[in-house]
Amino acid sequence: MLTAMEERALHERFGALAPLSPKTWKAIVALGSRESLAEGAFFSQPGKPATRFAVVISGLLRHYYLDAKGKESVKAFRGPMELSGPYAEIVQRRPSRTFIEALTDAELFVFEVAAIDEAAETSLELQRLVRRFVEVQFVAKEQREYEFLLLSAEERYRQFCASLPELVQHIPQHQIASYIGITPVALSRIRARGRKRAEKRRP
Amino acid sequence: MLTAMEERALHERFGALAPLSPKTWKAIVALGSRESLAEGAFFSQPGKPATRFAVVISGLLRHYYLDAKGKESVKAFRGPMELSGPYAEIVQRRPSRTFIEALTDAELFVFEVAAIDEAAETSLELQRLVRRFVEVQFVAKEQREYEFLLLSAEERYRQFCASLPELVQHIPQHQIASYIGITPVALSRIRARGRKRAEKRRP
DNA sequence: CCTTTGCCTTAACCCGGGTTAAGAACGACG
DNA sequence: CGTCGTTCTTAACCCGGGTTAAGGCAAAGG
Repeated sequence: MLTAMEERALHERFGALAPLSPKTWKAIVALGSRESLAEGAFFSQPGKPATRFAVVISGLLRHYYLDAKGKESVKAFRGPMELSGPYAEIVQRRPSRTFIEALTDAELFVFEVAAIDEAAETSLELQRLVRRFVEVQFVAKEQREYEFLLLSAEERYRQFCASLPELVQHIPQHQIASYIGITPVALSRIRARGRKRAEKRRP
Repeated sequence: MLTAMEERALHERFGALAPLSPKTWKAIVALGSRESLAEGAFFSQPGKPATRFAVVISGLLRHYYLDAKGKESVKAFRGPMELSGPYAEIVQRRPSRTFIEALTDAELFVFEVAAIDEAAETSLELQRLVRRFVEVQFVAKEQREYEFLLLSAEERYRQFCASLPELVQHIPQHQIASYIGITPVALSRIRARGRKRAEKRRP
């Protein structure tokens, strides 16, 4: 199912998180399945059971909430070799409350949580790998907490541009605004301020 | 070192997260050490190596950042049977960037990360337990992200009161304000609004 | 006892971001 | 080609929260 190149890329990614014997790696490959997701399609939707997660092989995904008034709030963008899935809900064994949408056509390597958990009951290496994945997620969320607590909207925008420079051009601004917790109008103003300052320095 | 009662309480807490054989439990008890922290003392300080975490046996801790202008930003309050420590920095193998301060005299059960990691290399049960702890941390941070993205300051305050009703009375309000990402003045106004509304309903 | 210190509140003023609305630029599609 | 969505921008107005400052209150310490 996976091309040799894809398998190599995944192996490198997983191996960077935790040492993996060839045997464990084979087991992981056997547990996952490659799936395509067309642009605009959903990997997770609120109300549906949260039983699967995936590693992105290619493409770009967006995680977001949708509140009662119809406002979208973007939790994350996930690109190649990153983990995607309603992980908090999986852990809590609750239905998903988040949309995960493909912003571009995407290829995923999908795992059933139940299968991974079962295999991890007898594989310390796998258990450790999952732990590392969760740690990576945790660090990302704590960084986000840091930004909400300490930075202004403008600083959060700069941080975003600095941390995902390739993506900034391709993601619609209202989604970036939502990610940093402001409205599209406010982001437009922030960008205008930035442009004004730039041309002041070099008129 | 631990009283029988403390050990039972810890055992119950750990066992609720993941099944633990008596052998694993003995190993865990042997790895940790009970430490007292006087009110106002620190379990973690920025710049110091992040090599230890702890389970709170009794007392109340506060995790916070301190920025260049001297502003404190509270990340978390942690009470009995909760995990404390600069976990993001531990995972990243970086020096701590967070203060962890005892708000009351506290008893901790402290672990050296290196010792836990080493033991977890040969214990699937321990590896799994650590994973569960990280998952709990992750879910908490994601909940916090949800609140920053979707709720107003007033709603965050209500949520805080609802989720930690016993603590609200005992924690200084400027620390609560910092936790929900506003100033003490703003929190005072929010509380005043609440009082006004309450006496309108029953004058 | 009085002073100090920390905590909370109130008020006045300011500013960043929310809201609403209108328009420009662009691509998709009939 | 025109029309319709979508995205982005700009402007006007409003409001929540930031800032600063002053005062009240209670506990701590001389």
